[in-house]
Amino acid sequence: MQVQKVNIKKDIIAVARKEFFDRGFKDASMRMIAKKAGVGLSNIYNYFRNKDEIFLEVLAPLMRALDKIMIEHNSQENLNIDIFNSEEYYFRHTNIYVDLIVTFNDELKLLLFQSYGSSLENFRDEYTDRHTKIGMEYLQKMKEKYPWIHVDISEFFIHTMSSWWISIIGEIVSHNLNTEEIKKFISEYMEFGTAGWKKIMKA
Amino acid sequence: MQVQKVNIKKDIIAVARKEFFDRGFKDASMRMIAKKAGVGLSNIYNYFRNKDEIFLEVLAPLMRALDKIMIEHNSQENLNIDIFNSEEYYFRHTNIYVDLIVTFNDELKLLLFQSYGSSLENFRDEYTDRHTKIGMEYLQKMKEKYPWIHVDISEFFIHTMSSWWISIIGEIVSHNLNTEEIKKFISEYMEFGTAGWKKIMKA
Amino acid sequence: MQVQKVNIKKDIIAVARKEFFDRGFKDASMRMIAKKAGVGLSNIYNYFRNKDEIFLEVLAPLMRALDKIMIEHNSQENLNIDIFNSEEYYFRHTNIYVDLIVTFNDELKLLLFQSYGSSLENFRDEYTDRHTKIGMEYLQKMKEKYPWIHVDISEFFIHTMSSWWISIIGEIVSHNLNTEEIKKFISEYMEFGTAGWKKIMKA
Amino acid sequence: MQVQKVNIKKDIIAVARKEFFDRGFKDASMRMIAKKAGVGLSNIYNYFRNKDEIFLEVLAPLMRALDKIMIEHNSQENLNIDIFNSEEYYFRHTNIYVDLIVTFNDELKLLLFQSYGSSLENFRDEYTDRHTKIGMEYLQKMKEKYPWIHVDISEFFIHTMSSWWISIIGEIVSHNLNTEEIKKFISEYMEFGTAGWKKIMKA
DNA sequence: TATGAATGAGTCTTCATTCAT
DNA sequence: CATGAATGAAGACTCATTCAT
Repeated sequence: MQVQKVNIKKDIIAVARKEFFDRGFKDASMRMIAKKAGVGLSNIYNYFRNKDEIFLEVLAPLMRALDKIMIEHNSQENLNIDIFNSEEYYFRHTNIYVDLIVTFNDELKLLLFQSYGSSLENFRDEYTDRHTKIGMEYLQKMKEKYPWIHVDISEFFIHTMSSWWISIIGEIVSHNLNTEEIKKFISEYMEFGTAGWKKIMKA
Repeated sequence: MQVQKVNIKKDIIAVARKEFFDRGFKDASMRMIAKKAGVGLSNIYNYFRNKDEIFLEVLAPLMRALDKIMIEHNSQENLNIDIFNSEEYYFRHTNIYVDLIVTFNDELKLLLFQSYGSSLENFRDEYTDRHTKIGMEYLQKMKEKYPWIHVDISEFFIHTMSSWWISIIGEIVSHNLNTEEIKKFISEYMEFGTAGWKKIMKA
Repeated sequence: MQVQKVNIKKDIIAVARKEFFDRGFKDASMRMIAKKAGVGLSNIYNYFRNKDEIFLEVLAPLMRALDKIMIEHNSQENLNIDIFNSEEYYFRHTNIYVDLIVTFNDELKLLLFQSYGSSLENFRDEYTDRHTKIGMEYLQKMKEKYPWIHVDISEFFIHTMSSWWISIIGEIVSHNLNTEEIKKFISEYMEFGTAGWKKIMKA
Repeated sequence: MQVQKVNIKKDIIAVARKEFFDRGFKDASMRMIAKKAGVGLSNIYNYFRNKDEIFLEVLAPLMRALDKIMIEHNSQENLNIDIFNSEEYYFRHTNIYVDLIVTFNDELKLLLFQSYGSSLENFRDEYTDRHTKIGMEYLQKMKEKYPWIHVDISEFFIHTMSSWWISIIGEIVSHNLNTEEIKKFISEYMEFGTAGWKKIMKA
């Protein structure tokens, strides 16, 4: 039995990530990836079905993390009116993303700014849509629990807020903020955002 | 009797805009533009140096409008403390963009979502940077005039706000809101944003 | 205005025909066609959308001729009982094909034996099916006119006869018979076939 | 406990047959065969020299059967004048093929329609040639025994008849006729063919 | 016997741009 | 001003086969 040549697959992924990051999905070429990975071009296809599959594999951990966040969003513990009066909700909600950003800084850049041409090129939209849907459900559930709050907010507004989030994440990763800076920014954002929501929900 | 081709250049631009809009800068092909414009492919190069120049020309009116807005941003009439207490500032500021959006809906979509591969592919960033700079200058000037206000806000926060603006514009144009819907959204946004700024500037 | 470089398109088609004929559709390569036609590879795509289109163009005259024959098959003058008793029907019918074969010897070889991989790779089947359908209609119409003839022949038998035709054509072209030899063969075939049909139709 | 791979070679052949049958020789890929056979790609080359050898092995039983038929064709018992007056000759002759078809339906399809790219891609021609030669010898021997019969038939006509046979076999297998349908078709064919031969041989 | 890894030549096709007339 | 022709590099991907272990 042959000794596995260390970790060619990981080598390829590593090189590919760098290439994708430097030139974007479309402009990164299989030829280049092969050359830089010290691998025959066709040999790559023993490890991946196509270019897109490499891209997906590079971003797989991030995608899993994002799914996890989405699923936990409307959990019971978040369906609490105190959330609106304290800054805790935003803070907790935000911290989840802070962790995400610190862990996946590069991958987020890749996903948000360099995915053109891949099967994830519309991720921004799709994620915003999913996020909006969940946001709307959240408001519904809150209204059921606390009928007096004001939730007559246009879906588009929610959509914009979701989009804002993505933009903010994009901003953070594209400026390579360190954790401290992120925290500082978040506190500013909290002040701003909490005030806004309080006003608009009359909560 | 041959019909005189009065305005080939305009024809090309018209076709190019549609192609750029439908397929994005990179995936729009010169061949297609030539064919649809009823023009010889190489003839295009008598009117434009290259593909990018066509793109720039398509977006020129929009770019001029954006520059104009930028220049007027820090004019004397905007340097007034009343602005923070009323919603007027935001409203006026916003209306400028509403006009812009209504006028340049298609061009904005093109610029914000379909410019990959062109010399404007980083417009979002560049615009945000410029906008941030101007925003910072604005705060400085206000501080000089009204020393008691709180302007110790991180540049990054301003940057994020600028980015938010762009995102919002992107959201609006990509959802084809009509003027009425835009107005409705703006009023929601106003409530939210004004409250936020008031809080953060302690004004 | 530029002088048309003689007839590049025709050059390409000529070379392509030879290549297709020598190696078959699939194994003929665009590179080779380009090289032998003294044309830049990519330049071919200024004349043809793809490899298949060249193939189709090579075979276009043949295809038109085949369609014509098919359409004329069930014309009024052929719906006559005398046809079964004389050898004339077969003869006339056959002569049409003789002309076809003499004119399109090479193209027929190409179509019948070398089209694998092209959009015409199933031509044999498709043609046989069409021919069978028309043959069945022919029998129906004859039965209406001459109710006493025996037309209770299985569709499959007709199908086989159609297929036979194609095979015979294939045989002829792949053996490069000259017109004289074709005629001789046809007379043998006539004797054989007429006797067969007479018997089976009890006409 | 590991299951012993008893008959890898047979497994490979079984999978290969299916792949060849589904996609044809050329479009069946070694990769796929290996994967579906649960065998390492390169391991196949321990059992077969190359792709073509697998193909040959898949078709070996059929090829042996075909050879057997060919050899028996001109045996003494077939060299009998009664054969022309009865339908028995054709019937017997045909039944041999009926058995062949029923037994090797799939293999025949493969050989006749899917062998492009293999060393058997010209089987149709080669078989027809061999068959023609034997047919000619048969006529010679008959003429020696029964000098009065008419055997001045062009080789090409015999060739065509041989080709017809192959076509008919092709038709039958490609329409998946069951035994009953084959029999029915044969009786139609018998009527047709016997009449034809009678006429042409003046027997 | 078995296999993961590698090879290298090959496939068609696309593109913006330039050249010669 | 106009255009048909041409270019050359680049794109992703496939394949049967062989190598080293």
